[in-house]
Amino acid sequence: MTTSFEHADEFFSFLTGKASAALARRLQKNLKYEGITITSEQWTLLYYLWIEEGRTQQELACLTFRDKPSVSRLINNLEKVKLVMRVNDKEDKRSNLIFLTKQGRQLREGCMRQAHKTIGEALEGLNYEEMIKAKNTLEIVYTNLK
Amino acid sequence: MTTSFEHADEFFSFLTGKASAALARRLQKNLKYEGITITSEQWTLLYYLWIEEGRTQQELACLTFRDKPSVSRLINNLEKVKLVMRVNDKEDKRSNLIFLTKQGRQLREGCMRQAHKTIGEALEGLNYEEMIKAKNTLEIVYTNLK
DNA sequence: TTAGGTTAGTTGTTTATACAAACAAAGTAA
DNA sequence: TTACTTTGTTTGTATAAACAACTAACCTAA
Repeated sequence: MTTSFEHADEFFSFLTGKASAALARRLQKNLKYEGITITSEQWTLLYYLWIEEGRTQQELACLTFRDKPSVSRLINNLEKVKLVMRVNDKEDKRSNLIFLTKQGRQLREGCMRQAHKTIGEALEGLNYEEMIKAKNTLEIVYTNLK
Repeated sequence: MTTSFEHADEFFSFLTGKASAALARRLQKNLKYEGITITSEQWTLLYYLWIEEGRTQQELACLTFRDKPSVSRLINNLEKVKLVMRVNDKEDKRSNLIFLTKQGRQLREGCMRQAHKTIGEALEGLNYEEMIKAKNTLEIVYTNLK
């Protein structure tokens, strides 16, 4: 179903993305407080590398829901500040495998601490059930649209 | 409370903002389908002008949760394509009052139609109660962080 | 093996964003 | 009136985004 429904107007606030803009800004501010000067976009990419290194740019593009040029340039900037490095794949010379540098790995702990803090600030006053429901709803929205 | 809580990791997906990125991208695509070539950011600003014209840039910055330079440049681009115009306030010469042009007003109907459609696509498979709960949760997040 | 199509990544261009610093107009207090 | 502060907007600079067009490497089928 791609037709409009009756009460859509009530949900226009979804289209403004203010909550997620506020989250990104707060995350960046909290990271800065920790002395970490990366952008929230860089955090998102690093997050997946902290889970597993050696991913291709293509994979990172899928995971972060960005297009390939965006990921390419994010990695340019992350290489510039020596947090990641491209390693050309021996198996498939078209691919770059992205690895964290030592500094990139060391950043993890502080970043995670501030990510926790940011989520805590964002979800204050909500109970666990409400948070889970919101998370599930957003996952459905993402699945519907991706 | 600004300390981290136990299960924060589960909610890191909030920090990636993928749902709202998907919403913005889909909105822009749907607008293009209608023959309207504005960005989703421009839509957000126009939305508040369709509700009421003659707002200051400052007001628009608050409403859209952007900083003042961002709004200034968004309006530059909207002026360039003749959808809005700045009118210097006679009462307070520091302020610009932002008005829609005739073309800007005419765009409303098609934009609203596609906004409805986008919300419908995003919320497919959800019942009304779930949508309302998600909306309320996001409003709380925004209030917590803004 | 070679032509045609696919996949991974980069480059060009335009728009949008934040932060900092500037500027001008208002408001305020001596 | 003059100085100081506040408010509304713009400019400078850097990062990020999407889309389109490009290269290079790989794959496949004749």
